[in-house]
Amino acid sequence: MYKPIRKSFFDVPVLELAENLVGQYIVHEQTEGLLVARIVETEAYHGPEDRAAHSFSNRPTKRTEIMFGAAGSVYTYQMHTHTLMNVVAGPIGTPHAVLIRAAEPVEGFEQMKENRGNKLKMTDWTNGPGKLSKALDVTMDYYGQHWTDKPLFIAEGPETVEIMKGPRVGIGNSEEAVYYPWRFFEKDNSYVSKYRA
DNA sequence: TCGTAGATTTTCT
DNA sequence: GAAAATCTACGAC
Repeated sequence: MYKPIRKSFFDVPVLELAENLVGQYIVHEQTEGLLVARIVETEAYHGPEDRAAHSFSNRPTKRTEIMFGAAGSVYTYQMHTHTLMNVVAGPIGTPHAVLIRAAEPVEGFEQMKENRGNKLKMTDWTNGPGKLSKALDVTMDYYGQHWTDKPLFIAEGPETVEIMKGPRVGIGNSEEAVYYPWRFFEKDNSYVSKYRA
């Protein structure tokens, strides 16, 4: 059985949290059954010092205000037609967050397959931020909830994994920030999104 | 298999 | 009106 992780798990610097999140489980309880995926890829967003973050040199807005909230809050964000999942980090008032980029399906295969479409390869279900939230059926409804609250929570994974790090992906013209090695992913896992530096 | 362009919606200027 | 922490289709090799 899956249990929400201890709250103090989120009470660390954002870079540390991003690294610690790799290997943990995302659990989504639904009436149809359990959806579980193991996180294999994350990216840290370092608020005011990070040109790529939504919160860079901006006051809180409707979109980003939850980033200034308590560590462990759920920050969902819509990009084009897709939803992205984030974990808020840092104490209240510091806009840090970790983007969950990819995960490996653990339970609820039938449900995920249905959410993503029957014809796709299994590795295409969750190997990207937008795909992942669609496979797990995560929507803006969870904006502002906490990652230890059901039905959507993070559970501690049983295994320790080998973690690699590298430059982030998909942030375009953010000048020097593009090269910060703030992306963490599990070594040799085929569910890590295919983009490489 | 790889690279490029278009999609489509919310938020901000 | 423009841009965005992306995905998918489609044409070239």
